[in-house]
Amino acid sequence: MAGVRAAQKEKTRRALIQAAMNQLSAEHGYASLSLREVAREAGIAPTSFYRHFQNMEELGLTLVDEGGLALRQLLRQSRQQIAKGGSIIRASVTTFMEFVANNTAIFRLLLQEKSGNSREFRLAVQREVEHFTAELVDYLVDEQDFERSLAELQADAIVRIVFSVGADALDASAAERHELLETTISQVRIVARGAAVTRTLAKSAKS
Amino acid sequence: MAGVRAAQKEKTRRALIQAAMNQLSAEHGYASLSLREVAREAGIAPTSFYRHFQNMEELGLTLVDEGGLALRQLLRQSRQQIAKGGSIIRASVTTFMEFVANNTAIFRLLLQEKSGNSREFRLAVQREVEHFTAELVDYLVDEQDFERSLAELQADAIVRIVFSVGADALDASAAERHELLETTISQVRIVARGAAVTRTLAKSAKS
DNA sequence: GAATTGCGTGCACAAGCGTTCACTGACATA
DNA sequence: TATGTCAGTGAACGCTTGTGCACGCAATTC
Repeated sequence: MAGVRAAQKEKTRRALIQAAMNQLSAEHGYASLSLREVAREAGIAPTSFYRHFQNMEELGLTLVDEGGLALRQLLRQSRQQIAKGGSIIRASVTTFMEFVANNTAIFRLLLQEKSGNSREFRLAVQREVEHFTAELVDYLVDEQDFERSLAELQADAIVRIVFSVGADALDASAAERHELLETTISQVRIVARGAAVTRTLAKSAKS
Repeated sequence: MAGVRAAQKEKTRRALIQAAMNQLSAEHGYASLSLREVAREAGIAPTSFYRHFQNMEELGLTLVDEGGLALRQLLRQSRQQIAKGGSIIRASVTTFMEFVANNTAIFRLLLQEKSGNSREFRLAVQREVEHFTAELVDYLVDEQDFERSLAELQADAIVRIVFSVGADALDASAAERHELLETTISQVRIVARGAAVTRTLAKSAKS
């Protein structure tokens, strides 16, 4: 039966992905990542790299996909926990900040490639952020009865703020991160209040 | 008298800076900028580079400084528009978007190095953004009578949103940019409304 | 007019890069 | 058991990179 071979290949593939992750840091970004170094860290010959990815770009896009997926799963999870009561805003922002703290390398990659030099990368990251926003829009429409257009404005603003804070959190100490967290929660609440007011304004204009 | 020699040196220095700017584009960022290519574009031998900068990093920091200068010019310009009346929000956001459209290379550099791989670069950009926020805080305190703490929350949120939109505007067509502009104005108004509500909430809690 | 300074140069080097190629040998298939 | 597939290999290629060095030559200083 097939299996031993395929399993080994997958294992090497994971090793490459992991090696790339390890080499990403605050000082050493994806742009300055070399095929040879990644292969060396993964414990294979440089030429073997091509058995798994056509390019470094293909590896990079895989990293972006996996990062986005992990982030979304985490937030969905945290929103489910919230179903049983508590502040959705606090829970979501907290979860997000924890993700940033625990997955620094991935988040930094997403952030850098968001305004990076490969159009394909930029689009990939943008897609992840849009997924992210879309889930928040759905929540606002379904659970809070917002009009879709206003929900989109609100969600987009919130996501922009939160991602921007995430960027600052990368360089921050634990204490600073906690302060950022509280600040951000207040800011998201301001946006939520603003949207609520805007809704009542729109309603009274209609009648 | 001295002068001819120094003038020539300054001219070459400008040529290097300009060459570096020219090489910055959507596809080719600072990280993948090579000393030899910059020297080639500036029309000098690679080794002559060292007569002007010790490193590529030193050149890069010079670029960031110049970018920050341009950004501050934007601020001044924006303040002038406000002085002659009209919607402060619309005027500010419009001015910002125009800056992004007209200084693409510089804004992209600031954006990339904001979450880039050199700590020194990151701090330099962060300083520029903080200038930007501080101006807005002062406006909110002086002209709109906000408490300083609430003004800071509000200004920080607005700047985060606007910079994030600026990033998206880099890739956008003129039509898309216009749509982004209107969206952003709505979002900033939502934040402003939210802050206003928050202020009255705080006041009623006091009494 | 002679001496000094310093920008720009051409050559050279070692190191690193991505990628090609023909290959080996363990696993899969029939 | 014979045959085919394919992940991994090591040598070799043509490049580009940053940087050291000694030098020329024009502007400056004395």
